[in-house]
Amino acid sequence: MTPSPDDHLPVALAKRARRKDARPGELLAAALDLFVEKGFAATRAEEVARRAGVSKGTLFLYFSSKEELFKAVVRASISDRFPGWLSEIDAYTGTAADLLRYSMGTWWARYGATKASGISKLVMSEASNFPELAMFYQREVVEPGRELIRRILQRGIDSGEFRAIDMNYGIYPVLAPMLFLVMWKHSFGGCVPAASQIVPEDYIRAHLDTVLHGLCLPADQKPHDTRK
Amino acid sequence: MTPSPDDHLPVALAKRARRKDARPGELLAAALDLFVEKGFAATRAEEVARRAGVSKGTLFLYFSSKEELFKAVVRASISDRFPGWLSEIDAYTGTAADLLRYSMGTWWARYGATKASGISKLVMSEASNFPELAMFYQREVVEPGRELIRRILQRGIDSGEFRAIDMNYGIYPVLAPMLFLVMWKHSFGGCVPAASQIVPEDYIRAHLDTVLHGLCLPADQKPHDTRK
DNA sequence: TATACTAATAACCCACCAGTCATTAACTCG
DNA sequence: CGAGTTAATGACTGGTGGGTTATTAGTATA
Repeated sequence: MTPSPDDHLPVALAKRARRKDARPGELLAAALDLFVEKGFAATRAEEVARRAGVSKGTLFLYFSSKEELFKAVVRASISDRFPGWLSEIDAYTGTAADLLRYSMGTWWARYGATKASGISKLVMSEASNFPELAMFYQREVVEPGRELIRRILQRGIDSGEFRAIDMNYGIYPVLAPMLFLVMWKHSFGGCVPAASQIVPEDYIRAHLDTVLHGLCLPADQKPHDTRK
Repeated sequence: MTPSPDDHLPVALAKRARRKDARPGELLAAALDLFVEKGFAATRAEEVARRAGVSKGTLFLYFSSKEELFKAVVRASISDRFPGWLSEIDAYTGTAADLLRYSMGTWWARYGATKASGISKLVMSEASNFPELAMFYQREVVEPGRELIRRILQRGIDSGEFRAIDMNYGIYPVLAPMLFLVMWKHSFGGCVPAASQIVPEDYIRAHLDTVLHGLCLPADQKPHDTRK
């Protein structure tokens, strides 16, 4: 038999080397890859270990269970990044509309387009089968995320740029299409006829355009009713 | 041991009764329940059979595999309903904005709020693990769905009510938040602090409001810049 | 009541997998 | 260099689940 096809791993390091410091990071990287690729339930602990160049036993030496491994991945690839985003928003000078455009654009570039966004998709996908993980994610990611959007909108309202929308539900028309884009990319994104592909930049442009200005023509530009 | 807790099944029919006509429908109903509740991969064929009051062997007598069973569920609970929706939209008389409001409202009431919407969530969740099912769903549901939204928007543009947005990407700001709501309901919906609960009616109201009118104040109502 | 047909069953096969543990061997330090 | 420490291993366990098949038993007909 030919050598198994998933042997092109980042290995070639001495077998059984003792590298206590490097293991956790390597395991987290491998786990992120595989969780994103196959989901939580469908990812095999053995496979994570192999991709990190260790045996399954070693994985459980560093993480007490698959769930703990997952939580560590979430912390490393999302939670830890919120403080930076928050201070960037607070430091921004410019109109709220521009801040919104800027935030959506960079959020996509730095998160949505990367592997890390697969975690968001995964959690929404499997939350109901793993309530514990769902609550963890809710606490660590969803709440901080909501707060981010709230700040942007509040700024626009305070400055008189935006209408005084309800803060509880006003965030969703902004947030939902971005998360939907992430879902799409990680679900149908791979296996869809070319005609149905979504180009993220075009999608985000249409999203921002609609959210900022709406579908309806401004009253003063509205032509007389031309329906037959 | 106490009788296993999932014994409260809709059974009590004679054992081994021969009911060739009734079986497929009962199996589909059981499968819909379980697929929605636990996802495709996590649903056990044996469990579907038991809930339908038959043995696993019988399930495979009527559906050649788990995937075929799933396709049949999709056809029965979604595909078959498009023609009705389409003709309802075409028959609607009124403004495009009203049609949009009406469509989103009834779509939620008749689909989003029902078990059937769990299928949409499930497919987005597991598409990447079952490419065959993803393509099937794309063909049977996604494309028809897009067409529905396109018609509504096109009507508004033709009547001069809506801005002449791009038909490829203009559908998403309308569609995405609705699908996101479905995803939410079936993922975090069950296990989330009360404070973060989403009330569908309020969510949809905010969505329609934003999509139709945008966040920005109309130019003529915009106050002078009041930022300090 | 006897015979033929087939719906329904349950035991079975085989492959898979999270997590454990006794064993091995790499490194350290005296 | 040799003994002690512990990082790393891989065989093992107990359990699961899709799909198959030989067998059982309803039903219809004459």
